[in-house]
Amino acid sequence: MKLRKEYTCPLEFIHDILRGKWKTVIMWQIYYRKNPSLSQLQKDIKGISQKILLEQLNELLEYKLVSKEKSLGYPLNVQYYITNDKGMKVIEALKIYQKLGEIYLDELKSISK
Amino acid sequence: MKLRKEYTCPLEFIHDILRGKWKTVIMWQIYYRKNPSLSQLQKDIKGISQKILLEQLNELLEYKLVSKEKSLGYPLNVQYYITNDKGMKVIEALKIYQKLGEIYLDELKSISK
DNA sequence: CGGTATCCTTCGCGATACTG
DNA sequence: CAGTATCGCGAAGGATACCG
Repeated sequence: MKLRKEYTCPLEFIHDILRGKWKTVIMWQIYYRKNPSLSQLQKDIKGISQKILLEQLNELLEYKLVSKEKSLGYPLNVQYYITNDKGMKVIEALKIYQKLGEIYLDELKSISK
Repeated sequence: MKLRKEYTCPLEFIHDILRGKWKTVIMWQIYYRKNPSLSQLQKDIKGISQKILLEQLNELLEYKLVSKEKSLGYPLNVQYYITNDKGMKVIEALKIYQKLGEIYLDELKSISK
């Protein structure tokens, strides 16, 4: 995700990091599933390819919103974590989005009845 | 912004609405500036064109995150508002983003020293 | 299982000009 | 000042194949 030269406010910076189609869901699933592996994440997130998943995870690692740990030996295993400081701040915001999303979906249901 | 067929979680729905490059800043500025006019918004948001601004505003109106009021007569004047229920929920989330953004920018400053 | 490389497509966004 | 119409580009993201 490209960053720009001029920002109207600091919020814009965070938004540019998280704007992508998948980053918020990825973080949400890491949080919700409690430190899943790569393959676990791919199973949980509908429609994402492994390439894109890794690409997005690496960007999240860059910005220290997510961290990972490899266990030694075979079979290979990796766990992804939400970072306590920055990552969890994002999760707090996503909790609000989640609740709001439920409201929208409830409305859609009662309309289609 | 295109919505998808399958959602992993309700949060994904909200994210898809707000994903665009400008929607979050637009909402932030409406909130911060307290019900600005179209031209006011365009002045405040760096780099946005009027066409894009209107396009994004109309989508926000669709989802009832923002509302507007026209005053009668000339000169034409319109005021944009954040809706109390849904819109303000988003603002709560953006406040968290804003704070987090400040942290990142502070870090950048102290690195460049 | 975790990760990388290549190629291709799409649609979000920008530039620009015009109307009431 | 508020709002609409047209056209084109580029980067985000998808499909697929391959490696340790």
